Amino acid sequence: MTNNLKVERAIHNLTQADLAEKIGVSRQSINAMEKNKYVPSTVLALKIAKLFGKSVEEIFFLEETD
Amino acid sequence: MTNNLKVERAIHNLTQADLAEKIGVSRQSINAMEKNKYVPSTVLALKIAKLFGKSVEEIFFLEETD
DNA sequence: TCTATATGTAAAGTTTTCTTTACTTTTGAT
DNA sequence: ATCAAAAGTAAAGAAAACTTTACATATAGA
Repeated sequence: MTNNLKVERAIHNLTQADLAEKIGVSRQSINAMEKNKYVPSTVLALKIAKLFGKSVEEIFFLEETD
Repeated sequence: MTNNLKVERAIHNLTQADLAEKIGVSRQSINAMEKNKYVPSTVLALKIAKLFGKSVEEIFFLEETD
């Protein structure tokens, strides 16, 4: 799975720390998500999508390997 | 978080075992998801939404406590 | 009623998510 | 060039996801 987090953060002018605080995770978790180090939970995906005013599918993308 | 899985399965006439097989998890995982025993990963949510032809938001719902 | 299929649940174990702390590197403004 | 903020990364540990096995219950049809 990949994602658009970096772009969405840029659009909304948020740092990793800002986003982390808004959705209630650590900054390192956001960094790891952006770097595709791990797959976030559906609760996090829903929170992020809601914050950015988009659907989960517009931010997180399945890959062949998933 | 809650979800619509049971309804969507009914619409598509799938057993828990069927759904489990289609998205590549154990039947018990599907059962636990339906019973809100745990929060699935975003990959699973995307796969389930795709299978049912709906968005993640139409199947999984944030709650106050999330 | 008997039987098969579907669902619920539990316990133990593995894997992955996510946190905390802490340090390094990059980037941008002055 | 310097300084501060932002991003990258790593390691150890806690918490949660997910598996396997196994058994109990429910449901529906023959």
